[in-house]
Amino acid sequence: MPELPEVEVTRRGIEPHLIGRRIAGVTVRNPNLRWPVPGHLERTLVGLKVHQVARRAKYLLLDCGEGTLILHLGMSGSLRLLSADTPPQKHDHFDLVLENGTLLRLTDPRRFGAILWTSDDILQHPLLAQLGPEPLTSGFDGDVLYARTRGRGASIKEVLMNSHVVVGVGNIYASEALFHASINPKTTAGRIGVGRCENLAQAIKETLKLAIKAGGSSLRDYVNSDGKPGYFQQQYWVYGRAGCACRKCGAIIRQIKQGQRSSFYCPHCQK
DNA sequence: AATCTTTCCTGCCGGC
DNA sequence: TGCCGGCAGGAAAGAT
Repeated sequence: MPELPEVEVTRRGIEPHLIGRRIAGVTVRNPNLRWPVPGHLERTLVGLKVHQVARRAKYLLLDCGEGTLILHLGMSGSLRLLSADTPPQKHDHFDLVLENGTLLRLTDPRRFGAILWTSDDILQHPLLAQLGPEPLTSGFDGDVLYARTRGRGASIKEVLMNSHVVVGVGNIYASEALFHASINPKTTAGRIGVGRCENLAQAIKETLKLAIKAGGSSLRDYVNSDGKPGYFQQQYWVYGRAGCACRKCGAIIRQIKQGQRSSFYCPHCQK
């Protein structure tokens, strides 16, 4: 369940192994991801060097000079760097083989991930062009959140998860950030004042930063790891804790459905 | 059988 | 009327 912190930790993990490396091969075992993996990838990529490993929202962007390889992990995807002779397993759909005898392998059981190529300006790509601000940059703060929630009749939890409002806030961290900002997830987004938007924007930043730190602390295990990022099993304050006591006040954490997704909150701490 | 994960797309609605 | 944005619901695969 890659949310932004997992994607950013993945980016940091693979970056030093990819930058400046030349691509020697491409293996597509199953092109049926969210969208078909382009058939021309091998022809296009072999011989190119990876110049940069960037991230926009939950998309990983491998800048190869002539174009950009766009990777998304979907709901169940993970990337690992492996020795080029590592035998593939059932859900290993894609390899990017490097000149130095290693490869970057995408494993994705549910196949909601994506691998795409664009040779245009990456920011103009349809998947990226309409996205909201990055939560961890100065382009996102309480004023921006306030402006972007005006006129919104949906709940703040659902609006937070809308990538046109702000990117990278998935189901887990939406609940967690709202807890830290003491805001009930059912609150109408457009009715939240500028002060509470300030608290919420800060809570989002801190929640995501903490999760990245938790994942990054075991980065050296990243290469050749088993792909199951157990190090992300951090302690949540509310997510997944329905029926348990709130860690702050002891009230019983509730679980509700919002837009077909589960939300968790403390009825005493979050008003 | 229901649930969980991401996010794009479709179809409907209201406002101007 | 036509256009636009908001919003609900649906879809994809597989593990549990």
